Amino acid sequence: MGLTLRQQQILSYVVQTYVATAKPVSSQAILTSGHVIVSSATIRNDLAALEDEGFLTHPHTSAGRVPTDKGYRYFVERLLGDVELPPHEENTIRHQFHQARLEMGQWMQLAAAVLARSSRSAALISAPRLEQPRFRHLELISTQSQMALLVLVLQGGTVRQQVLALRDPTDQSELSQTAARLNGLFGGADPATIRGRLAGLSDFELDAARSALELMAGDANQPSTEVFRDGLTEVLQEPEFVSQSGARAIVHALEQPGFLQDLTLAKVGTVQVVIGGEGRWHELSSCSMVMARYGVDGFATGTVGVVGPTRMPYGRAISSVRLVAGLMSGLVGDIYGE
Amino acid sequence: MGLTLRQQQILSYVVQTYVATAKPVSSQAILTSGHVIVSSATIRNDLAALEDEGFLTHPHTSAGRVPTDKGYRYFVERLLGDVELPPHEENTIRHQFHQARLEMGQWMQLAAAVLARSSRSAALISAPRLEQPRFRHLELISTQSQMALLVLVLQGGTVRQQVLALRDPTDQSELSQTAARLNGLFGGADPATIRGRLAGLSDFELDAARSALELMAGDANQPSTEVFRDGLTEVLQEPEFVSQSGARAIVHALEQPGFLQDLTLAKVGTVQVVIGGEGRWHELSSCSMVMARYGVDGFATGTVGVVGPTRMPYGRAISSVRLVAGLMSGLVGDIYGE
DNA sequence: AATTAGCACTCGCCGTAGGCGACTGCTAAG
DNA sequence: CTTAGCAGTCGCCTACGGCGAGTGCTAATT
Repeated sequence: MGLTLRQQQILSYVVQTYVATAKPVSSQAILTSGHVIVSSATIRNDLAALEDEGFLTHPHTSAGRVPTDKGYRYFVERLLGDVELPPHEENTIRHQFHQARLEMGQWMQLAAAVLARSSRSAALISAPRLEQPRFRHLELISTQSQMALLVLVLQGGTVRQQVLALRDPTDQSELSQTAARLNGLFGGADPATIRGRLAGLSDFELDAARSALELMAGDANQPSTEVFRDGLTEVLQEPEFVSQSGARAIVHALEQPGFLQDLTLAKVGTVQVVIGGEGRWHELSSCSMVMARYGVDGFATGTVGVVGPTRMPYGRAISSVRLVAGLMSGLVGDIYGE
Repeated sequence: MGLTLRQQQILSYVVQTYVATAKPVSSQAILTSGHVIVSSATIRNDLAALEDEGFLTHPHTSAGRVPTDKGYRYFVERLLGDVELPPHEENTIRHQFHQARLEMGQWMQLAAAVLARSSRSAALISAPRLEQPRFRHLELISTQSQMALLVLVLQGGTVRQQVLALRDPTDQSELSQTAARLNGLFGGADPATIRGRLAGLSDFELDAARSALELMAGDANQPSTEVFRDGLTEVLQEPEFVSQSGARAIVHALEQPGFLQDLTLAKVGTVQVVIGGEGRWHELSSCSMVMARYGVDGFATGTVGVVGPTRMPYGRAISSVRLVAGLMSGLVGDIYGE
């Protein structure tokens, strides 16, 4: 049942070589690589055994071996040590982050770009979302006589805005008064508390308060529309995607708005690897994902990850994702306080 | 020099048929379509003439005709009447817009989705940008003792935020005082006016004011990072993109951040068609773009458009873009006031 | 029992060849 | 200016055969 040491070495070499070259790996190639010092016949026996166990397959009789999803998984879990990025590469990335202007949107875009390039896959990152939204401040801005813009700032600095249709014409000074009143009433409150304080408000104040609640709820529940992507180009040049339909799956996944949120992930700090869709996302059968949650647990978190072919440089991807998630966590800590 | 009426009809039919089928159009096909009532030999003569004029080409000797970029251009400018979307389709789109929650981000996402589906191409839309930013309100939110979040609301409701590193530990009440002071000083001012009022501020106030100015400038000059995209899937199934490298060009264009802004466009209201990159974007030689500016001229405008193969349903695309641009202009008018 | 050498066999890949069919271009007549 | 007719081009499909990479098996060896 368990693999011998040599079989593990062979599996490891097959995975790494196949990831690098995208060509089936032959016993001859393993022999000349010098990773094991036995004859090609012995290697073939081991390859056959690995195939029996389901770690490898054959595209056709006279071809080399290719890892299966199970093979990749074994590799990631058992054979892949703690790979670190080359130090200078890590430094470059850190440097880029410290140089960037201190704005969330730019950080996210940067993170996506850095990740895409470093992992050579498509990168996704969703904005950090407050797990426990708290009202901080709202503003009402008159735009037309019967229309106003509501800007809501949440604890931590998340900003949401929405247009409000007014029942009666209302001028700016009146709006400002209303805003001041609501600010006084709701400052620092969570949605439940706000709901408890709705009594006694005028119709208009009630409208505004309801909109604010709606925006707060939206922030907690709805998939964030703020998902930054990058690196589609990188991944589309992979050989498995030049031929038609495989590309569609991955592009479709990236366009799906709620995609990232569906992955219920572990705590901040762990990196999760999903290989070949793992049954649950069967459109992604030839894709793998490496994802992590970043931010501050229980307070504000977002998701960051990469999507690529199953034939993905897992070592690089995992360490890149871990690094970027760590950096983003730091930033979230800075912005939102700890 | 000028084309005869029959040649125009033939060119029109070739363009439309090729757009629909992606296959070269033969004289036989034109004959049996019944659009012209002459023999196939006559049609061949006209096809040859159209080819001499540069409106059509031949992939090879024994193949039908395919429009050139010049042919598409002639078709769009001279032969394509004012195409309207089927009324029920237009109604569906209008309906979707009126149903959506009144939030800018959602509108943009919706616009991109609607456009992608309706035009069967990839859609891009950039957030409206104030052409003349004016300060409205800022807030300073304490996060850590030496760090604060600056939230800036511009006239019209655009919101920008940035982290501010503080020289000395500062608590929230102090921050609020500073914010109140700056709000009083700068309310309604444009960048130039603000610069004129910097004298006499404390170091810390100066820092905050400078950041605010930077954010205002960024809003006016930098390419908006807020570009919503949709419909890559649609366009990647087109036959010209299943074979590798063509897809890269279009994906790359869509990932380019400042891409939309580079197109210096006419006023709000006109729809611009760029066919085959038109020399300027030579990576996009096999792509066309249909773009329009939306918003309120001289105040706040954004760009909306679709990108697809030159073999694009121009009629549909133009009317879809025009419709969506019109709707978005209405929304910008509502939000920003007129 | 594990390893190795040797060999037959499989099968994808590639270049060649031939036939079919879709179109065109041209010429000569109406 | 239009048309009928016909020769000629060229892409596409299929069939064929040889090459070579790589396996699987068997029997011998350690």
